Parts: sequence; C-alpha cells; structure tokens
Amino acid sequence: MTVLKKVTITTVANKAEVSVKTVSRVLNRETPMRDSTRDKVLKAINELGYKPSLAAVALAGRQSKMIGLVYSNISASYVMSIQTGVLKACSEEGCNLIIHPCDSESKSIITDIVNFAKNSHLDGVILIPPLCNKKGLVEALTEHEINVVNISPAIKSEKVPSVCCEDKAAVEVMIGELIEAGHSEIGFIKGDFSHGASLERLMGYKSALLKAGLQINESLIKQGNFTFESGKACGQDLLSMANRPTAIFASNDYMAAGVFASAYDIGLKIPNDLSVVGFDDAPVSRQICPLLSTIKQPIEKMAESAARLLIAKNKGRGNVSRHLSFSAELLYRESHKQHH
Amino acid sequence: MTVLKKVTITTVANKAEVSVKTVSRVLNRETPMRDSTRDKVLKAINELGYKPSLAAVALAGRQSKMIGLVYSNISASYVMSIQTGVLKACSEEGCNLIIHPCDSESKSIITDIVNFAKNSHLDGVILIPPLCNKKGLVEALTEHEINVVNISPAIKSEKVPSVCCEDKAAVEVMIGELIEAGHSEIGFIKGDFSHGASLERLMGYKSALLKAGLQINESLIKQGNFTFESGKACGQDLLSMANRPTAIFASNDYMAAGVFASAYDIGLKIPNDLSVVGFDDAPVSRQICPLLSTIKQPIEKMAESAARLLIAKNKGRGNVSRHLSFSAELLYRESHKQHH
DNA sequence: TTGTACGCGTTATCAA
DNA sequence: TTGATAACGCGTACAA
Repeated sequence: MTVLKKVTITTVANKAEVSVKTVSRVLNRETPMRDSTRDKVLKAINELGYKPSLAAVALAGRQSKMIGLVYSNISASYVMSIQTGVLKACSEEGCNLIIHPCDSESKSIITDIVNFAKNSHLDGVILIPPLCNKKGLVEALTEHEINVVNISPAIKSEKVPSVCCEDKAAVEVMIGELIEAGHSEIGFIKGDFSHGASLERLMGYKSALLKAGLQINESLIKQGNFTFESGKACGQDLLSMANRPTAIFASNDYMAAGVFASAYDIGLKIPNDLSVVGFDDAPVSRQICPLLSTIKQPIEKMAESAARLLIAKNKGRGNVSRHLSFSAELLYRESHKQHH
Repeated sequence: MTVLKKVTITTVANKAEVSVKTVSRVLNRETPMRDSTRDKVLKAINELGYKPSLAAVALAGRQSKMIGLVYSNISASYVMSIQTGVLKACSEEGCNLIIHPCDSESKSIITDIVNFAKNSHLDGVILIPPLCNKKGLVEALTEHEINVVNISPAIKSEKVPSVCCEDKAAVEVMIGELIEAGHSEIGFIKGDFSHGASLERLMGYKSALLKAGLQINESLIKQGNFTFESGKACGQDLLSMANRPTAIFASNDYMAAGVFASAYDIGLKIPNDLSVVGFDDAPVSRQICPLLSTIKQPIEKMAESAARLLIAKNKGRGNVSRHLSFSAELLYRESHKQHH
C-alpha cells in the first residue's frame, strides 16, 4: 500500500517498454498512434498509479498550469460553489487553482489583481460579480496578456468569454405562476446593481406582470442590497402599506429571509398570509421554516464551464470569445401558495 | 507598459553581472554574502520585475513554497473562513495555497490525498475536521515526508502540530448563564462525533450542570448530525416531552435553526416560550428571527496560525510539535432570556 | 564569497 | 508510428 519511490514518466516508459515520448503522447492524446502501444502504456500507467508532475508539465510546456479565481465580499456559499466547479475542471484538465480574495472597493484593486496574476504567472483568471463589472479591470488584465473569463457579467464583452444564467426567464416564469395562483399585488425587492443579475431579475418581474396584463406599481418595488437586513427593512415597508402585497419576490434568499423576519414580527404567517419567493438556493433557504421556495442557478456547472473556457483558450483551442448560457431551476418549497 | 519577453533568473544574473547561483542565493536569503552583491542583484530584480517560476522552483528544489488545504463535505462558511485565514498567512509568508476538496467517505481517500500532495510537490498540508480525524491519514502523509498541521482534531497527536478552540469552556459558561437565568431543564443536541468538537461541547454542557449541582438527565440529550433536519427532529423530540425543556443548546447553528423550526411548528415563541442557543456564528444565525445567540470560534485566526505553524515547520524552525489553543466568544443575541 | 555543471520530470524538435 | 535529445527555470553539489 505504500508507494515509496516516485514514479515518473521514465518509470512508465521502462515498464511499457517504450520511449518517454511515447508515454507523453498517450498522456496528451496525440495522434496517430498504434492502439496496442497506447494500451500497453495505459496499462503501465494504471499499474504504477502514475500521475504527471504538474510542475514538470508546466515548466516544459511554458505555462504555469495555474489559473486564478478572484472574488470579493460576496456570500460564502456562492464562492464555494464557484470554487468547487472550477476545481472540478482544473483537476480534470491538469491545472491548479490559485484563490485570490480581495476588496472590490479598494482604490488599488486593479493594480492588485494585475500584480497578483503577473506575480503568480497565472495562465488566466476567472472573474465573478461584482468584480467582473469593475470598470477597467478586464482591460488592464488583457493588456497584460492575461486571459479572462467572466461569470455572470452585467454586460457581455466582445473580447472576453463568459458564462451566465438566464435569470430573467426564470423569474418571469416564477412570477407568472404567482399571478396564476391568484396574486395580483406582488412586491419585488431589488438587489445591488453592481451585480448584473439584479437588473435581469427585475426585468423578469416586470415582464411577467406585463404579459399578464397587470400594471407595474413602482411602490411595490423596493431597493435592497442582498443582505438580510435590507430584506427585512424592505419587507417592513411593503407589509406596512395600506394595500399590502400578498406575495413578495426577493432578489436573493438572504433578503427573502429578511422578509420572513418582517412577517414574523407582525404576526403574519407564511405562506398562509403571505407568499415569499427568493433566489439562489442559499443554505438559509433550507434552514428556515417554512422552507423557502427559490430559484437555483447551476453555479457549479457554470463555474466548471468557465474554467474549461479559460483552459481551452490557454491551450490555443477556442480562441474565439464564447458566451455560454445556462437556465435556472425553479424550486417549489413551502413558502408560497394560492391566494384567495 | 507591456512586458513582452519573459524574465528568468538568467536575465537577472546577466543584468546584475553575477552568476545565476548568486541570484538564487539572494532569493533564498543564503549567507554569507557581500552586501554590495546582494544590492546589485536586488536592484536588477526590481527593475526587471522578476518573479521566480513556481514550477521551476518546485521541480528543482526540495521546497515548493506551496501548501495544501484539504477539506471534505462541510459547511461552506466554515471552509471559507479557514481559507481566508490560511490565505492571509500565505500571502504574508510568500506561499501559495492549493485547495483540495474531497470526499471523506471515499475508499481511496488516503491514497488520493497522498497523491495530491506528492503530485503537487506540496511542502505540507492543513487538515480540518472531519478529515483530521481520519484514521491512518496523518500517518500516511508523514510517512511520505509531508508536513501536516491539524485544525480542531479530536485528539492531539504527539507528532502533529495543531490549533484548536476551547469549546468546552465556552459551552460551560453559556450553559452556566442559562442556569443562572432560571433554566433547569436544558436540552442538548449533540453533533456528529467524527468532529472532535462534538464531544468537547457535550462535556461543557455536562460540566456546567454538575457545577450548578444539577442532575444530568440523559433524556434531555439528543443525537443530531449537524444538519438542519436533525436539529428539527431532535427539537421535536425534546419539545414533545411531558416535561419539556425551557432552553435548548444545539451543538451548531444549523441544528439550532432546526429547533427554531420545530418550535415554530407547534406555536412556541422564541425566546419567550423557549430559549435557544447555537454554536458557530454561521450565516444563518444572523438570518433568522429572532437572531440566534451563539458561540463563535475565531476560525480565521486559528487557520492563520495553523498555516504559520506549517510554514515555520517547512522552514526548519519550530520543528517541535506545538498545540495552540484559542478561546471562543459568546454572542448574546435575541434567542435566549430569563425563565420564570 | 562566488561560479560551474548537473538534475528535477516533462514537452518539443527532429530523425529514424 | 516511434525514439533520442535538447530545452524549460531553478536548486544543489562541488569547485574555485
């Protein structure tokens, strides 16, 4: 069970009775090559439990085989999901991930990130909100020949590949169902507009109302900032209205939890007295009573795709800038119901 | 502004008119060395903006200046805090961090982690619960000459440095205050024992009861597994007892949130009808109503210290195994009060 | 106090 | 379709 001596490409080559170059070929799926040769090598690799040394691959290949994930003040669960997805792609593509937390409000943020990327010799970086919307950042990075891929940027750049989620469509459907369930006064709590998704979600709301032939009542739309506190404050505003809404859509789950709190305080029961829907499928949505109905982006998959886009770009394939789009999933739980 | 050709140690050596070995010496702070020589080299390094290639350092040297953080199925916020702390130490000590999520239940977990560490040429790894309690893992790692530091291990090994938190003491104080506030029937929800902290917290509970001259009523102690669902189930059990507790301590916040749900379902008001206290200061503790009183470990600081312990060990200093201990902080919020 | 030559484990070049 | 050998950028003996 103990692997004492290090097994290198040479070990494999000897065992398979071929040259190291041949082993390298099967590793990198180079063609053409005789099937029997490839099988011999594969067999040796398996028996030896051989894994290429990333450092050697990087050194010889003139790449660092490292990509960076840059993030700032944003929810832990979101970053973890992103990270998990990126890591999955990395391990499959033979890459290492370097994490770089930072403060998006810092004056020197652009220089910091550029330096980080240069100093670590990164092959590229992945940007997530709100950083991917930072004016000048992407330009500075590309100017220094650092590849970039954005996740959920507010606007899609021509030069930078990105992956995003069709938030608008998902919200539109969800609000549509609320309307069908008899709700006509539906409150909406907006998120911080440094996240592109905020506008998307708002548009989904408005679009659903319009499609149903309903008026858009601006007094039912409140500005939050994605925190529990802001959600609670907006909830209080909404629920203290003379003609209070029978349903509230919050642009994320933290704010929806805030609405729960505001309802709880004045004795309103969810979902009987008030329907609430959130967005994100954050942990809290499964840790409150009643369980929060929400919308879930396939964040891990999105992040994984973003990483693959970046790695492909590094490898020279897929030089074209691509934009991938995923659709969100509606999670029907316990916090909303028919209105009579 | 654009740096076109790559600058290597040779570039620096040429510019400073010394040999590469000399540059290498100043990079690694080797002595003795003439001050004027060092200055020349430093000057060249700065002017060229030279940064050593991590891949080359790892491949050629004994040290890679990379450490690993290995974690498995555990809460996002916990991992993020750990990560932030480790990263802080790393950036200050000139280290890189490689993240490695894995499945602690996997059959091949030990081999996987050893391979990961060898393969990435890591100088050492940081283990967190429940992985740091995995039988045989630490042994396998040290056998392969990979330094290890544990965070909150169930038992402190002689050979492996660790940092931990005095959970027992904190819980003891908190339960003591509940008792002073008039609670005599206090429920306790245990956590999963693959986390060393579970036992610590239970001991704190029992110790507080004993100190106050109270009996330990085993029927008031329920086994949870750190999830919301288990907390809710245990809460239901506890609250349906003939002589139900007036206060419940849950070994983490997710389970405390579960208790909130169980109370909510049967119309019990927190904190008026029931006091609830959790542990961890997880995001959910600030996203429910009323705000959850809880106990907070200085996770970031602990992680930072763990990383420094590891890096020191790598550098040869501090070869002795050390065990650092931190104390937890009691957060008094809204979910507990006097009992009459 | 400083320099030379070789090795680390891969990929790339050019033959065979 | 395969193989010998030179890079890749740095650390480490061993010399000077």
